[in-house]
Amino acid sequence: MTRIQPTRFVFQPVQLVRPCEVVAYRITEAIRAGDVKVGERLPSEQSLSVQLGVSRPTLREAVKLLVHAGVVQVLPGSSGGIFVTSESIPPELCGFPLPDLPLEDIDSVMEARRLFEPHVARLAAIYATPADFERMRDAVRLSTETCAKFKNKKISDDGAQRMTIASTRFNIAVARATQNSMVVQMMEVMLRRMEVVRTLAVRQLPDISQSTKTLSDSLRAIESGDPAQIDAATAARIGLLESAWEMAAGKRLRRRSILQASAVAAGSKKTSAKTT
Amino acid sequence: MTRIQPTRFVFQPVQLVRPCEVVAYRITEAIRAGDVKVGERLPSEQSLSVQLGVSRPTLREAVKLLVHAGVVQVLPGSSGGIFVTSESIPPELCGFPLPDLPLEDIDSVMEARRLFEPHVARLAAIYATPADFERMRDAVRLSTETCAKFKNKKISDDGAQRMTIASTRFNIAVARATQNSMVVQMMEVMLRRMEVVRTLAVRQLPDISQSTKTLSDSLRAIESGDPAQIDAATAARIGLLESAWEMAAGKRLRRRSILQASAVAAGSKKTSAKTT
DNA sequence: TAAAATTTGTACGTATGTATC
DNA sequence: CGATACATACGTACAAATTTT
Repeated sequence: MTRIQPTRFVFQPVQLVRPCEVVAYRITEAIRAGDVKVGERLPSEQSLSVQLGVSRPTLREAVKLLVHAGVVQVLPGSSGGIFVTSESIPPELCGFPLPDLPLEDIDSVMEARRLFEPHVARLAAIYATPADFERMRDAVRLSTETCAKFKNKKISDDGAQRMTIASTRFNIAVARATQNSMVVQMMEVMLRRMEVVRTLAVRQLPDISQSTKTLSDSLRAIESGDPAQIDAATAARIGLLESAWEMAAGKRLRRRSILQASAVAAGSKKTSAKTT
Repeated sequence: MTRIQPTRFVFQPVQLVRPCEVVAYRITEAIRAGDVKVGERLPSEQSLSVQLGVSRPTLREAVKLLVHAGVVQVLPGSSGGIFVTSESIPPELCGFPLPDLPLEDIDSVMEARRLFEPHVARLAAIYATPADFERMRDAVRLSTETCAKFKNKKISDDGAQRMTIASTRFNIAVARATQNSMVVQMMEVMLRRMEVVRTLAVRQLPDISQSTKTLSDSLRAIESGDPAQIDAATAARIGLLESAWEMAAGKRLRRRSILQASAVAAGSKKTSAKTT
């Protein structure tokens, strides 16, 4: 009898996550989304550990990670607690729940973004509540203010980070506006991967006010509810980051042109297909 | 001095995952995708533990989970090994890497699917390799054969499972055809959530051959490369599951009509917008 | 018939991290 | 906040089973 050959399939290594890392990640999610701002205080250790369903030592371990990353500060005493000191999250705290993807091919993330984000924005326009619009405006405001501060000066590290935060926060706000938890989860995964690109790319922009403009244009488009406007504004916003990334990386995104071309072709073909 | 109020934001409990659970999940992924078929043997424990980057005891723990779930069978000896015994994965093994989402609102998943899947299919049409098409054909074949077996009979439990497996496998094949790991990961998340719906819904179909037809139509559309055809076929495929689910659940999906209406409106507006 | 090779099965010591008090 | 107890995963080594040579 011939020996049954084992499968030629190869598995990718698993990435293990410790509870305290998951907890730290969850807290950074809230900070990234702008749910807690710089200077504000998080709930007490007691309260947090209950909310997150872990023991207090585990939560303390998580906080230690955040302190070490410079994201929060812990003060003792009766009016003390865990205070947010920075809204930019170091990449070390971003890589946990999404293994499997080689960091090199940022192409996949960019392409996926171009594929999904316009439709997320369209859906957001349908379901956004006043609170959602307020979050979006908040993000745009942050971007505008940061931009004004560096009007005629070179952008500083801190300024670049703020611009990144504003963009990320805007994206999260849009995703949440869909009122669809599945969509939010998927966008979260993509945004984490994009953050690194963002900080690297924003320094390459000849004029950071462009970034602010794409944000406010997107906001106006979503408020208008017109799909064509939304698509155009979203495409412009994505395109800006892509260009900046290409300059920073010194090479073109492999698939950028193909996807854009197909999108255009599909648009014109859609209406003419039946006539042939 | 007034006390700084802690944030009113509430955190969701974290869900801890053990390494053996992650490993078990990863193996089921390969089975679900059809990389290993029933009766075939997986690599040896030694090889698997190296590939997956875990110790052999941990891998054995994972295998134990799979054996208990009836997915694999372990035989000792020189020609022994880990053999696949079933291609339908119990839901217990499906829920690990995706916490946070209440199982009830299947609406979110369906809506997200309708939002993303057509564009994934379009991209697949651009990048699919012969191997990808072979995987798709494989899935269609399974569906066709199962369908033929229950030509004039009522569908059995086993038959319903096979139809589910075929649909899932087709979807994974399409996602992989995009050659975009980000897209694959996102689709994986969605498909896991959909599986439960699939098995429940497929029994409600008055004629299961409809399901097979939507698959082969989608395959033909992707082979043709015509975006309009792809959109139509994908919409039909999604629509069938949605209808079946509505019958099974006894209520309409909340947002189904809204999303479809907006998609149509956007399609017609897109081409006429610039002419005004 | 017997020995060799391959693969699963079992066990122990260590280290790390989490939970309880 | 600290200390102790417990659970879990790892690495290694060896034993048992079965087929091939």
